[in-house]
Amino acid sequence: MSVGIRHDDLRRRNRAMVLSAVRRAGQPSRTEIAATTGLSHSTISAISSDLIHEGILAESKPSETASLKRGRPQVGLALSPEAAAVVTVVLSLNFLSVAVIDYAGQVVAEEQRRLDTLTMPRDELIGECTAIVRRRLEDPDLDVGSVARIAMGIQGITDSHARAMLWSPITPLTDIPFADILEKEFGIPATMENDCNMMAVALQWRDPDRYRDNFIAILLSHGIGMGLVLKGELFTGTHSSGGEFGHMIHRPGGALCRCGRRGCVEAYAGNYAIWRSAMGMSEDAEPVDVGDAEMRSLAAKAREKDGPEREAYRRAGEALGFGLGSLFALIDPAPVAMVGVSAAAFDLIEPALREAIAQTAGGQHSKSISFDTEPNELPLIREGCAMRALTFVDQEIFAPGVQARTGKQFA
Amino acid sequence: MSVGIRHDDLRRRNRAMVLSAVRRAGQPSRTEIAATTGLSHSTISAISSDLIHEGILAESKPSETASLKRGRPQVGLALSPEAAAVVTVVLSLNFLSVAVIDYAGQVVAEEQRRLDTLTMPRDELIGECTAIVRRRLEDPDLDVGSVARIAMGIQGITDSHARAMLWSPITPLTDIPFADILEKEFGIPATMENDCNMMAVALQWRDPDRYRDNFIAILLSHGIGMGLVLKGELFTGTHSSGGEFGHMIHRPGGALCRCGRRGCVEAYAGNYAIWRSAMGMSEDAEPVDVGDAEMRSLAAKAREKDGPEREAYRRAGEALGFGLGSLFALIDPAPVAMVGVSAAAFDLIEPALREAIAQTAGGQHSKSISFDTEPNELPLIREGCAMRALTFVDQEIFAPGVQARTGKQFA
DNA sequence: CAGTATTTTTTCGAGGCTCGAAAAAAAGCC
DNA sequence: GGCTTTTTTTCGAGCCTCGAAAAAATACTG
Repeated sequence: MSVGIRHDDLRRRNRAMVLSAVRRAGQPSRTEIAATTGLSHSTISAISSDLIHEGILAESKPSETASLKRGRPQVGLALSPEAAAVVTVVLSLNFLSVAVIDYAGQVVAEEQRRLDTLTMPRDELIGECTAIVRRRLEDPDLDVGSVARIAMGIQGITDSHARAMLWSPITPLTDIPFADILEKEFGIPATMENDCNMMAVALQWRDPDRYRDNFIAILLSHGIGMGLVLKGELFTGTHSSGGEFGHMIHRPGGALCRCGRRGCVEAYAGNYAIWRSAMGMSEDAEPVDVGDAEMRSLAAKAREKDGPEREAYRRAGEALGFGLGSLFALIDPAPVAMVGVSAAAFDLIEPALREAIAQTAGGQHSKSISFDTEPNELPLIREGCAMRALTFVDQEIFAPGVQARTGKQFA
Repeated sequence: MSVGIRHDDLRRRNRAMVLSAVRRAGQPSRTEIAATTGLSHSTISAISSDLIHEGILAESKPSETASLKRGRPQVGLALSPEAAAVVTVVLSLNFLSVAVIDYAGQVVAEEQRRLDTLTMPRDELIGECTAIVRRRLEDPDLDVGSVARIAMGIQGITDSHARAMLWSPITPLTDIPFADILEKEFGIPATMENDCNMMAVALQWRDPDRYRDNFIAILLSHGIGMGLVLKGELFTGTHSSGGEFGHMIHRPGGALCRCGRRGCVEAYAGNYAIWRSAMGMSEDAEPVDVGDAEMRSLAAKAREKDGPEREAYRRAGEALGFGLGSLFALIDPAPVAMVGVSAAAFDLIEPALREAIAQTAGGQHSKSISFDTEPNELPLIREGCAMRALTFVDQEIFAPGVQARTGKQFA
C-alpha cells in the first residue's frame, strides 16, 4: 500500500526534482528549472541556494546566447563535479572495464583488462574485479569527491534487487553476489545491473526525444538480450532482472538453444545460431563462441552474394520479427535500438524481420516501427551504469530525509 | 517530465490516501488508517473530520470484536453511500447490462437486456446503450447521490485513453466513441474500458492477497483476452487498451484466426478453435460462434472418453502454455486467473498447458505457477467497472485541488 | 461502585514549506 | 544616465503535518 506524504518529504522530493532537472538540462537557469518543475521561483531559489551552499550545485557563466536578450542574464546552474564520484564496472566476455566518473558525469579515470572469463575459477574472477576497482580507487593521481556508488553491469541474468549475478553466458559460474562483495570490499553501496537494462538507460539519456516513455533495446550478440522501458521506467521482472526476449519460443521444438531448450529466438538469431546456419551445421549442433571478426566477415560474405550466409541472416530476421511481433502484441509497438556486433549487419536482417512482424498482431503499424543500430555495446553499458549510479546519488544521497541533510550540512 | 510537489498537493494526496484506505479496509478506525498510511494521528483526525463534514465519510459503530479490548473503543469510518453514485455498462455478445452503484459500492439498481449485437446497425446499438442508462437514471425509485461517473466495459480493443471502442468481436462495427457519446448524452464523465482489464481490476479487489502486484487475468471465451497487472498497476498499451495475448503467434503460418492472421494463440484456444478442432474441421475453416451450452457439452464429451474433443482441449492447452511461457519469459511468472466458459474446462486444458510452459524459458518455476478459475466473466467485468469508476470519484472528485474543495464545502 | 489503567481521538502550539508580491539586481536600449 | 526588461532574492502569509498533551471512552479491580 502506498504511503502518505509526510511534510518533510516535500522538500526532499523537490530537491531531487531540482537535481534531476539540472542533470537532464545541463546548465539550466533557475527560471528554466521553475518552468520544468512547475514550482515557484521562490522555491527554486531557496532550494538551489541550499544546494550551492552544500557544494552540490555551482553557478556557471551564462550561456553564450544570453547576451542577445534584454534583462538580467540567466545564471546557469551546473552539477559540481567534485560533489561526489561513482565507479562503473562492466564485465563482458573476456573483458573487464572500470571507470571512475565525477558527479557531473565526466570520466576521470579508467582501466581495461583482458581476461579469460570462460575458464576462470570463481575466486579469481571475483579477485580480478575487486583488484581493478581497488587500483583505480587507490591511484594517488585520482582527484574526485568521495566515491558514493559502484554500479556493475554484466551480460546475463541478475536478481530483481540488483544484488547478484545469477547466470551469465560469459562464465560457467552462477550466483555470484557481486553487489555484496563490492560493498564489503570497499564500504561503498553497489549494485549489479543487467547489461541490456543499462543500454536502455543510456539510450534514454543519449536521445531522450526518441527514447522516452516506451522503447526497446535489443542486444544482438552471442546471445540475444533485451532492455525494456515502459512508461518511462525500466521494466524488470519480479524475480529476475528483465525480459528474456531471446528465450521466447519462436518454433516449438525447433533449433537447439544455448539455454538447453529448443526453438528460442536466440537459437536462430544469436551469433552462434547465425554461424551454425551459415556453415550448414545441424540445428542440433552445440553452440560455439564466434568472434566479432568472424561475424563481420560472415556479414560481408552475405552481402556479396546470395547463399547460405544470407539465408542465415534472413532466418535470424524472421525469428527476431516473430519475437518482436509477439512483444508488440503485448505492449504496442515502440522504437527499437539494435545494439551489438550483429546490429552492424542489420541491413541483412531487416527485410525478413519486417516481413515477419507484418504477419503478427503487433504488425498493424509495422511500417511505422523504426529501428536504430549501434554496433558497439560496451560504451552504452558503461554509460548506463554511470547514469544509474549518479541518479542514485542525486536522489538518495543528496536528497535524503531532513535529518541526514542537516547532518551533512553542519558536519 | 515529472512535476514538483506544490504545497496544496499535499492535502489533496493525503485525502485521496485516506479515502483509498477506507475503501480498501471497509471500516477502519482512525488509528488503523494512521498505521496504513504512515501519517500521524493528528493529520488523520483532521482529514477525516473534513471528510465527515463534507458527507463523504460517516462514522459507523465499532466492530463487534471491539468490546474485548480495554481502552476507548475504535470508531469505524465508512464510505457514505449517498455521497455519490456511479453507473456501469457492460456490453457483451447479445447482452447489455447496466447497474447503478452507490458510493459504498452497493448495487442499488440494475437492468439487463438481450439484443442481437452482431447484426445491429450502429445507431441502434448506441441507442440501446443510452436508452438503458437513461431508464435507470430517470427511474423515480432511484435514491442515490448524484451520479459522478459512468464506466462502460466491452470485449475487444479500446483506445489507450479509455474513450472509444476500436474493434470488438461482438459487432462488425468499429470505432464507436462510447465515452464521448455517454458524456454528451448525460453530462457525466465516462470511460470505455476493456473487459479483461476490468476483470483484473475486480480480482485485485476481490482477493488482494493473491492478486496484488503482478498477476494475469485471461478470458477464455469466443476470443482470448488478457488483463495484465504489473507492479500493482493495470498495464495498458500506449496506443490501444492492452495486451493482445490471444494474438501472439503460436505457430507461424498455422491455423486461421478470427483476426485474419494465422497461428495466433486464439486460433487454437478460442471457443471456435476448440470447436473446429473437435469437429474435425480444417484449420482453415472460418471461425463460427459457438454457444456456451455447446461448449459445456463439448467439455463433458471430452471428459467422458479420449477422442477428438479431448485432443482439441489438449491443443488449446498447448497454445495457451506456449503463449504464457513467452509472456513469462518477459515478465516473470505470476498468478493467473482463467475466466470464462472454457475456464470451466480448465481440467482438460491444464495438463498440456503445464507441459508446454515447462518447455519455455518462463517455465523454470512452472510448478509454482498457480491457476484459479472463474467460469462467469460478467460479474467480474461489472465489478471492475464499478471499482474503476468509484476510485475515480475518490481521487478526482473528492480529493481535488484546494479551490474545488473549499467551494464544495461552503456551497 | 469508584478509582485506575488503557486505548483512541482531539486539541494546540511549533516548525517547515511553498507561494505571491514586491524589491533588488543586472543587464540592454535610447 | 535614466528607462525597460528579465532574472533572482526577500519577506510575510497561509497551509500542512507533527509531537505532546489533553480529553474521551471503555474495561479492569478490589
